[in-house]
Amino acid sequence: MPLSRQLSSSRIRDDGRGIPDATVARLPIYHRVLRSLADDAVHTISSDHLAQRCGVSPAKLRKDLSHLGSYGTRGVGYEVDFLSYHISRELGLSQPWGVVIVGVGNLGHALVSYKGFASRGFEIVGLLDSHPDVVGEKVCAGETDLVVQPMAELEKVVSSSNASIAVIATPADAAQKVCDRLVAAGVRSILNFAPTVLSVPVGVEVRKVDLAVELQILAFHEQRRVDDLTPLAQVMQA
Amino acid sequence: MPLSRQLSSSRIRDDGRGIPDATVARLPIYHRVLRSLADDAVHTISSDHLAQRCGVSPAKLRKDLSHLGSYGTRGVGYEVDFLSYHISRELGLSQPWGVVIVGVGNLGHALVSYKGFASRGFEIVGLLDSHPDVVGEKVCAGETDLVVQPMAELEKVVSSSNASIAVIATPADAAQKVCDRLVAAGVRSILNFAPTVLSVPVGVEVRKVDLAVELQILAFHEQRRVDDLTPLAQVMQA
DNA sequence: AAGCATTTGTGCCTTCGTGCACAAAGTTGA
DNA sequence: TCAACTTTGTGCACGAAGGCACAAATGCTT
Ligand SMILES: NC(=O)c1ccc[n+]([C@@H]2O[C@H](COP(=O)([O-])OP(=O)(O)OC[C@H]3O[C@@H](n4cnc5c(N)ncnc54)[C@H](O)[C@@H]3O)[C@@H](O)[C@H]2O)c1
Ligand SMILES: NC(=O)c1ccc[n+]([C@@H]2O[C@H](COP(=O)([O-])OP(=O)(O)OC[C@H]3O[C@@H](n4cnc5c(N)ncnc54)[C@H](O)[C@@H]3O)[C@@H](O)[C@H]2O)c1
Repeated sequence: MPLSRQLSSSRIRDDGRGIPDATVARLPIYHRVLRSLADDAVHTISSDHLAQRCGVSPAKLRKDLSHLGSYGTRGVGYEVDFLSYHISRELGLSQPWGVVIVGVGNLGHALVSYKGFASRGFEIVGLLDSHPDVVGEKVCAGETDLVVQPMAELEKVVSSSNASIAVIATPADAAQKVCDRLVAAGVRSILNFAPTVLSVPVGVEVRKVDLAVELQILAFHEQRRVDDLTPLAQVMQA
Repeated sequence: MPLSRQLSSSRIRDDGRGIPDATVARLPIYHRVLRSLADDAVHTISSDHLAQRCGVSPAKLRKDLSHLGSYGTRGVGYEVDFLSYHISRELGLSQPWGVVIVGVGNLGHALVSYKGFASRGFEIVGLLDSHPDVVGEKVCAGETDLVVQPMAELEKVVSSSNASIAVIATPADAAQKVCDRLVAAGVRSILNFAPTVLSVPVGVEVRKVDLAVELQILAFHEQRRVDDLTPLAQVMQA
């Protein structure tokens, strides 16, 4: 039955696999809040309370968690450490991931000094830039210091550090070429800060962070608020 | 017929107002690509070509644009300047928006020096920080220089500059209090970089940018790729 | 002027995501 | 042991979003 193979496989596995994208995007939030609760010595929490701290509805939270398995106790709630462990396991945070940053300008420097990476299981293992002034600079990244490497070293850095995630923080016009070289070097996950649409072959995932886009979305709703009030004022004047 | 009221209302208004969130999130991309095309002296483009440059499907692009009105010409395509103007108008970019940044640390400095804000109709009109070493610092922001103000000046800066958008780039544990003060000062749109869930009253919109979350989503898919291969290797060994 | 080629705008269908409501399951207390 | 209470996990219904396919509309050529 080759047709049903994809759908059937193992039911236990299916539970773990078919996690909706919307749920995956929220799991890191749940994980962060749970870790924070554990620091405050909270051992157990109900879906209602956890949902409130995460800014989601209780029903959505429970449905999200149900995709991972039945890790709650009815009548009680969820054990913080237990649930936190299973989420981190599902997200792949039980092992540290190596990250390479290409483009160590204003934004790149901020990223390197960011402590939120290491605390969530990511380790910056390589810095690359093309500008002579930046290459060779020693940058403090968490515990160890890193030296910015020239672009010629890209393939070597990626393969020797076994990094599978790359961050692009170069100007927009350089991003596609950098992306191509990263993909050729074996990187399959890219976080792109340059305001450009990157084309990649299938099997490579690109996520983008575009601050200007975020502001423009805010501006849209801001203007809509203004427009909604304007007709009222016009009516009042008439 | 109270049931059909929501659906009917005014068709003309509905066209302008009921733009789906997913569409609004893509309009800035279309706008950026159109501006780039205009710079290259392209006057007309079809939905197929524009969609390819924007990384979306042609059907999605056409449906998105149809929410703004009928600005295309059948058999020809879209006039670049004309469409660009209508998108910028819909996004509220015809007028410049003032932006206040709270927290001028590593990330805050990078944001101030970012040229992508001014070029898209946003102007940084205020910088605020609580640390004595940072307050008073002169920072080069676009054309004009800005001086970092102490937190006591927050309300004054917001009201005098008439800023309606604020960016929070403080540590996580300070974000909620900063947020409360911004809202009290009249800010209704907030872009939050601190890894915390902010609670705001209704009518205030918060968008968050969490780099660690983005990396964790990438890590999830990365691990899923590894897990999908593992059973195969086990089968081959057996 | 008329037909051909091209491209838009949209109706329809499928898939995905969300919220409600409740039965099932477990705890607590008597 | 049993009943009352709490909370999870999920079935269902609804709305949002995406993709396909095609009729309508426009330009171009003859
Ligand atoms: N600074 C921000 O706050 C901010 C905000 C949003 C988006 N961005 C985007 O992030 C990117 C980086 O921003 P930034 O402010 O750090 O710019 P930047 O100019 O300060 O830094 C860019 C760095 O990339 C390097 N570089 C240039 N070409 C390269 C190449 N071909 N290969 C490798 N390295 C190269 C430069 O030497 C420089 O060090 C830009 O695309 C920008 O649009 C920045
Ligand atoms: N640096 C990054 O790349 C990065 C990435 C993702 C998220 N973040 C988040 O962005 C925020 C800022 O990051 P950063 O690297 O710039 O940190 P930072 O420590 O360099 O800067 C924080 C700034 O906020 C100021 N501040 C502290 N408390 C304040 C208060 N109560 N009111 C006003 N200002 C206050 C500090 O004086 C400092 O200047 C953090 O929440 C961080 O988690 C940063």
